[in-house]
Amino acid sequence: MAQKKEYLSKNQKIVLDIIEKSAQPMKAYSILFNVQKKGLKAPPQVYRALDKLVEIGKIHKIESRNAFIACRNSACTITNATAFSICESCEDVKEISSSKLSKYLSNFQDKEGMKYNKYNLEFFGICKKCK
Amino acid sequence: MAQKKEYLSKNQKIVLDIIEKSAQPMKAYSILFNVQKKGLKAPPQVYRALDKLVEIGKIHKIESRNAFIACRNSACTITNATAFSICESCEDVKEISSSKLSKYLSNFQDKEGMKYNKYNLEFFGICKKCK
DNA sequence: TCTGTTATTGTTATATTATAACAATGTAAT
DNA sequence: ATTACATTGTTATAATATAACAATAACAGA
Ligand SMILES: [Zn+2]
Ligand SMILES: [Zn+2]
Ligand SMILES: [Zn+2]
Ligand SMILES: [Zn+2]
Repeated sequence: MAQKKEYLSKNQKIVLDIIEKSAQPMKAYSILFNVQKKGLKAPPQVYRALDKLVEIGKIHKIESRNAFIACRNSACTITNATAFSICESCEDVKEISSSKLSKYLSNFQDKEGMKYNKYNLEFFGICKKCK
Repeated sequence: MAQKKEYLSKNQKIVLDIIEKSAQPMKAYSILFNVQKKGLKAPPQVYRALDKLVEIGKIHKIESRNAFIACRNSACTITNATAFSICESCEDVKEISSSKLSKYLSNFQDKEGMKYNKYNLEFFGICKKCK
């Protein structure tokens, strides 16, 4: 099983730190604005950190929102099986950790019997607060 | 059940036509380049058509690729339950139409019992050709 | 320690994707 | 003809992401 990297570089720590402090997904340029006081001045510094953090599964990209959220799913050791619930009203995003769901999707075969080593699922609805 | 719109505007037809002729997802600016001979000269003309075509379910956006593909799934009457298989080697994309899968996901409830009216699922792997 | 190798960083510029804003025209019901 | 609404054309700009290259740091083996 792939492990999450223990030691992060300076910039990776800075970027991860700000994402972990946010309850909600953060956009790259919002992250950039927030880390400028820490010395990260240009987009590539942020995007490189983001790329690495996604790669090692510390954060995930919410593709439909072009935003990044910290992984808080202990069962999600690497970024190959992700599922999220997204409120279309308040944009609240939560990572879904359902072993039933992940088993179902990891074992899914298409008509030609092809299996997949990776998936990303985004559910949309209206959350309790917004109802 | 929501119906697919029958009559499209001129620009919507032009954009849909080029997407339907492509076996693969097309990017917005590639579409723009291809429809310039038809008189669509600026991004908003393409993006407006794309927005409408997505809304009525004639095409879908592949979020992880920022690209658009024609819907060829007759069971997919509207853009609220989509699943795709994506080859990470050749970027081949196919819409998955599995009633089992769509039933499973449409009925999925999270830990708080919340159900969702919409989902988008992207599977990644290596297709037969690329193996 | 020295040295080669790789990861990381800093920096500038640019590419790619998408929308705002507003005037003009077309379409269809009353 | 008048109204309402959708669509179009157009210019400019916002938002997201990467290329390219020089400099520095981290680290393992000789
Ligand atoms: Zn996770
Ligand atoms: Zn909400
Ligand atoms: Zn479809
Ligand atoms: Zn392939």
